[in-house]
Amino acid sequence: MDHLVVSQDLCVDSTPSPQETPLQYTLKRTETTTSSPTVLNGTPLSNLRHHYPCPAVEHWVSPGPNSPTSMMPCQTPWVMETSAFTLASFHSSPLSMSDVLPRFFFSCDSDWPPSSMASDLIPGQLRLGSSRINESRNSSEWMRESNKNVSYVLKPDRYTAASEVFGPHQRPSSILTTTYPAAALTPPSPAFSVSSCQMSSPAIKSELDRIDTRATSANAEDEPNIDPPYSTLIYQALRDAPGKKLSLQEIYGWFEENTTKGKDRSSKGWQNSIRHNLSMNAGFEAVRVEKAPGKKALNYWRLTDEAIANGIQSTTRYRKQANYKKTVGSDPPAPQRQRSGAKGGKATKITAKFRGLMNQDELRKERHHQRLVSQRRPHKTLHGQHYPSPVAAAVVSRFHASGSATSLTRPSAEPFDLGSIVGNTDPPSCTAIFCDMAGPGSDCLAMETGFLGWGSLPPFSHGLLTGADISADVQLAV
DNA sequence: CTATGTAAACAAC
DNA sequence: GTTGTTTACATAG
Repeated sequence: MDHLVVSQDLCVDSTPSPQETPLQYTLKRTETTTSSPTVLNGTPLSNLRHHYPCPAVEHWVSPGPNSPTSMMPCQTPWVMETSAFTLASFHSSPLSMSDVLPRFFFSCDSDWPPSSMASDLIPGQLRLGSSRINESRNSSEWMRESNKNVSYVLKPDRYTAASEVFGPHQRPSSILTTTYPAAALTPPSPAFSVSSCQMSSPAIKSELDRIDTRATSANAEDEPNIDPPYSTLIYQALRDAPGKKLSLQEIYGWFEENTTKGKDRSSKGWQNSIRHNLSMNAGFEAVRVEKAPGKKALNYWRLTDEAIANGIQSTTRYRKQANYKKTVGSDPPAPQRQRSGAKGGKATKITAKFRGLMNQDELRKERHHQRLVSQRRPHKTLHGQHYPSPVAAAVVSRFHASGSATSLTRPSAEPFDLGSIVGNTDPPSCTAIFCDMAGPGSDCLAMETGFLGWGSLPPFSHGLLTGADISADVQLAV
């Protein structure tokens, strides 16, 4: 089984306590896919109840702390429920949520909770819902639940490995950049911490209030310019697109419909920016779909496997680096366009510098000189290889390795090493509901309790269960 | 310094 | 005119 489809529920329920300690927690996970009875470390899961620190949770993770591939395989259906466990007083205890709760990591939801959040307890209910792909257009949402004193629904988007987390109108400015504290790299601990959870309760409240306000009331009319970055928006558009691919025009359309940028009819600058981001961000790749002979080929844009697995990275990360995009093959137009871009860039500079100071002849001469210079530069793109023929769809973005004919065989190491390309040396600390799909009976959902390091990760396409695949609702009720 | 947005040149289509 | 690529520059934090 390559794909884990589960309908599951993971939650930590709180039960008001009459005593000083107001909160009790129940860790409960249910899974309803069909399978044979499951035994976890000799314990029938269907009957599992335990106290926190909950050994069962710990057993979910790999016995060896360094490899998700050795995650405890488990099958379904099963229900796992902790008995209530109690925290010290919310008001008096220095304990934070990260001190007392099991630690859940969600692949690709790596910035949840946002790094700016601290982990103090908050009264009420905090629910984390890992949104299903396509579930909603705006799948990153903080929502205050009604009828509860303080309650929030957190529906983090799954599209970030680094810093770009929030969908349109929901990205709080204070959590634009994610940092990954060293603590998140520590071995399994009983800490809940979605590792970067660092917001004190007042901070949580105010932040959530703020986000909540934005999430619910923000629109193009009253809150302009709150869109996430282009790269994030494009990511979201592609991710949510049927077939996971869109033509440029369709991307434009998506922006017009879903972003404030796209609602600016007076300028085409945003379209330029979209094209710029598509070209410059290694998370996007163009796929040429050949039509009938003589008919114009259609180009689509899609997410790379890495982007699907890890989320989109900053476009900036790529564009200042040589070889930020690589490919083993390319359709003919690309090299010329690369050169033209280079020329354009140079010409842009010159034009800007001398605009008004140079006549057209001089400008032409200067551009010619720059053209020669740029053409003397060795091309970084590999052109020697080409796709097997016939190719119905090929990646035409010069920097990308895969087309439909090759995407399944893209080597993980080369030529597309996203980590090295983007300098992603600070992996997301919130990892992972890992799934070991390596063998029979391995329909496993494992709760990781610590970041294991990229080096230990199996190839994403094989062993890392992405947020989309997980398709899970994870609820944390505190 | 980094991230982001934008303008622009340019060639191919 | 559109698309894709590239460079450059401005701005915010």
